[in-house]
Amino acid sequence: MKPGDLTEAVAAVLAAVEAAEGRLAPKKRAVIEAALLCFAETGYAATSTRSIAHRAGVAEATIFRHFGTKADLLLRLVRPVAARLIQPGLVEAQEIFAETEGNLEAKIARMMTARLAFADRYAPLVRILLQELPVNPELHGLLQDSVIGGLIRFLDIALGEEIAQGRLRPIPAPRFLRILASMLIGYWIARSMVAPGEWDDEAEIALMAGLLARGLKP
Amino acid sequence: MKPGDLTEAVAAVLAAVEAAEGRLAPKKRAVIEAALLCFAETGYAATSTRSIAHRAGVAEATIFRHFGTKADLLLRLVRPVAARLIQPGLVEAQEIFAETEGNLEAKIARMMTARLAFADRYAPLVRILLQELPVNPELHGLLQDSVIGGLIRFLDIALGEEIAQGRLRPIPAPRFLRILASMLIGYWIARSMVAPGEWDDEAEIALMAGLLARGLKP
DNA sequence: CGATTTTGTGAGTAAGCACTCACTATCATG
DNA sequence: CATGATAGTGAGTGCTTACTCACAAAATCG
Repeated sequence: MKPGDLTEAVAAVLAAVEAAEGRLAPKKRAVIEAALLCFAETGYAATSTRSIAHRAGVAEATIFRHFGTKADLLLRLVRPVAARLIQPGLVEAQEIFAETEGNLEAKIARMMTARLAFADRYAPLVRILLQELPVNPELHGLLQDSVIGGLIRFLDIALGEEIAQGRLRPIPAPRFLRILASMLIGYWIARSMVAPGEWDDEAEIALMAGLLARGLKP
Repeated sequence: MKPGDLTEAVAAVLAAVEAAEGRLAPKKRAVIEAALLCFAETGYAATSTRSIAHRAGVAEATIFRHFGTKADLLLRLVRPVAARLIQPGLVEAQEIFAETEGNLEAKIARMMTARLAFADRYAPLVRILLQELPVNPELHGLLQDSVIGGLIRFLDIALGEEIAQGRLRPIPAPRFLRILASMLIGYWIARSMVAPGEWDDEAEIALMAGLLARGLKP
């Protein structure tokens, strides 16, 4: 799924919020949906509650009835998604990494493919995170705790095995993760924000995974 | 120079704007300085003209006397810097690449070192660009024209030579640039925004340059 | 069914926003 | 020194902002 088809992303975010907050009143659902898209398109600070209300077909007061403040609205979108979507998504990536037969390059490539599909599926949310992270320290901590920590713990073990078997030169997991993530996010931004068009995901991933695997051979 | 010491960055931006606009009235200088820092810290949309005026020790009307609108203020900060700083900086990087003796890895490493020092020197501006690029299409075009175009033209030639001499597998310049830039920007963000602290630039650059060079051997 | 809670809103409100304008002070220059 | 241009501002302007509140409709439930 390429970004542009947003219905699945919206549905998934709604499900995540519903799991955190209980059954959602209909207008509350509409607000979540509208806010997600507005924030992704315009950025948090430049989005007015009025425009969210208008897009949701709802009175402005309804937003504040359900979410209290605009800042809370953002957090209550992002937090459940981090907990319900990103973390299990990472577990899935870990399983792929552990189960894939073959060399390190194939493992990395499959992991990247899964992560890229994930970013496409939740494109509006990824966009919001990319935009708000530099100015919103609260999101900082959220990601650090729920995502990076667990991923590094897993990578520590997985990479340790590869190193022990002489297939990988010694490299700390955070460094490995940073470089992999940088390349992947850089590719995602190029493909879906800077120059949308025809991209050959398979070839690009093969290149990046090959770089990592061959470049890190002992 | 690590980010945090901003005096040089401010001075360089002032010089660039002065070159574009002629001698700057004292309060105009103060506005540029304050706006640069405010935008970098809080983001463009979340920064009020009032807060800029306050920080500059200037009446709010002075901002509009000199810059007309808030959007113009941003552009007239960024544009001259792109023209006067980034482009010559790239020429410098190209010279380093062309002149460095030794293998491809050493060339890439020296180029990366220069670009990293550059990003540190103009940290507030880099921060503004990173924050505003996703929501400001005008900056998009600015960067595309003044930076990426020229750099790709140069890389096309430089990489072509390496490929012809059998030191590099065939790779299109945009793809090479994207991967190099992703890793470098990712490192810069990690080091100066996510987890400031002790980082060994030399070792990190050696790792990234080594990855690229070894991973792209024929 | 009656009581209570939940959901939703129109009509505010005070503060903040980008921006204007009439006016003064400063300046270079003929 | 007179003159026109430039630099600077206090006091607004109308509009938008996030947010409140009294009140009504609907759903929930003993």
